[in-house]
Amino acid sequence: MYRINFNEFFTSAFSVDCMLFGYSQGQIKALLIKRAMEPYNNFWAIPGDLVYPDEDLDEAANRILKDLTGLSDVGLHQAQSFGHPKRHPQGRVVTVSYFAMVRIEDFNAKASSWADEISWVPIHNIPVLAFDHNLIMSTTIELLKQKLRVEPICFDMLPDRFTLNEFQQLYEYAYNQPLDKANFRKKIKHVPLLAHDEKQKMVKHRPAKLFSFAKEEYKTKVETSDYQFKM
Amino acid sequence: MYRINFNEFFTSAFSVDCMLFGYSQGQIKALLIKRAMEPYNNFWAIPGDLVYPDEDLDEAANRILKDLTGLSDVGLHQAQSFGHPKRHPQGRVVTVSYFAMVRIEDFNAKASSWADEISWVPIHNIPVLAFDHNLIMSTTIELLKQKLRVEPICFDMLPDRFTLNEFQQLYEYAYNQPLDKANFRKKIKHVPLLAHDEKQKMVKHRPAKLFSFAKEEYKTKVETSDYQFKM
DNA sequence: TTAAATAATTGTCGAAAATACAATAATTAA
DNA sequence: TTAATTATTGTATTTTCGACAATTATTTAA
Repeated sequence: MYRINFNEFFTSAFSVDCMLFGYSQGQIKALLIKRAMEPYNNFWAIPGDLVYPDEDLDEAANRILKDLTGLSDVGLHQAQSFGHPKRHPQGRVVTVSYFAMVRIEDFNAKASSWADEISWVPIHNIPVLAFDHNLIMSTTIELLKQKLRVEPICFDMLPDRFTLNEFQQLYEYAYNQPLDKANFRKKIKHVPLLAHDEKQKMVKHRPAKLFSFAKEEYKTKVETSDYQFKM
Repeated sequence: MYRINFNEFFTSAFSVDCMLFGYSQGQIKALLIKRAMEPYNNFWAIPGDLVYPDEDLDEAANRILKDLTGLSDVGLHQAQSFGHPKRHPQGRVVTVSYFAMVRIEDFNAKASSWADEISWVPIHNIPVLAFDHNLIMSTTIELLKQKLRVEPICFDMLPDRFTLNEFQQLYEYAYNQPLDKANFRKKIKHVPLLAHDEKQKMVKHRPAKLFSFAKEEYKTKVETSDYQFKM
């Protein structure tokens, strides 16, 4: 390999697209930005940026996330790479897509340097996007759904303290089908949750108990037994 | 985004690493090549090549596969991308790893233009490799194992006609644990297999029936019912 | 204060799947 | 013909899944 003049290959750039998913009002949503420059001016798009010459991919994804939301220490997952030669009108740009889960209520995304506008859009209602971002988005959403089945990433979207109904409704939205309440509770019997004394407030019916995910307990459980998260 | 001088970013190259997995003598094996040039001369490595300027990633992976094995129309799966700035000593090269399953007996890999030597190595005994190929390999093997659980890709490694024991032993090797013969057969009751009249020959014991995977039947089953392959 | 309404929570039962283990049948080699 | 080996089938027990019913706790409106 590398039989041909080496230098003619070093003419490409790569970018990282960083999808954020959150959960509010019973819907899983993705963060979109409205582009404020050409190409695709005024189109909705996935936040992303070129990777610096001496930057690792994960590093770039974290930088973009930090710039956009102020958050660091968020679990980033690499999804897929897209490299159609004509996908970017200004040159050869291969993009690597990442995604992360955040609590929508917990932060204000800074649109400033990125776009005029940002918006949380339900993943079942994604509009037409810039570049090949619809392909990237739909591919990544499928991956997200798959990971929701086998990894406890839903808790990164749910509020720190949540009701079992909120937990259930998240999966109902993801799978796009109603689930039986009683059976759902049986299914999650093995998921390490911490029950709080605290209850829902300001609701006009019997308030539900609040739970949070016992992350440490989960880790040791995975390591010591052959438990596997499964929904 | 793209706030900085656009052109200084177009100084990178892309490569595609193409892992081949096969199954023989009760072991899942990966194809390695022995490099015949610097850097990492004489190291074992994953077959790969730079991506041409006007080539899509999938296209490049298919080209490499064809060059190396003569095979086309093989199901290629994108695994992950690796982009540490120093991973390649001769410049910034981001690599996208792919993998595919083949029947080891069915072809002779052409080492000629690629390397002095090629070798099928059991995935549980991978030696020290060139570049960051050990990282790529182990990451991809994990992904392979996961996909074996939920997609019928094992049949791309098994011979066209196989015994149920061969089928079972593949999973025993992948999961690294023995499985109960009777229970295994119950578990695969729903996998669409075609039973042949033909039997094993040249064995010094009762010959086993031969089966093959009913691909078309599988497809319609997935489309029409909510069946999911699961091991 | 009380009843109606709403939602949380728990329980039951049969069907299906997973697990452990045993028994039987077919074939080869000596 | 028999011992050895392996394929194949069966049984019984436990665990999980799915549909549905019953009960309990709390709020709001009368």
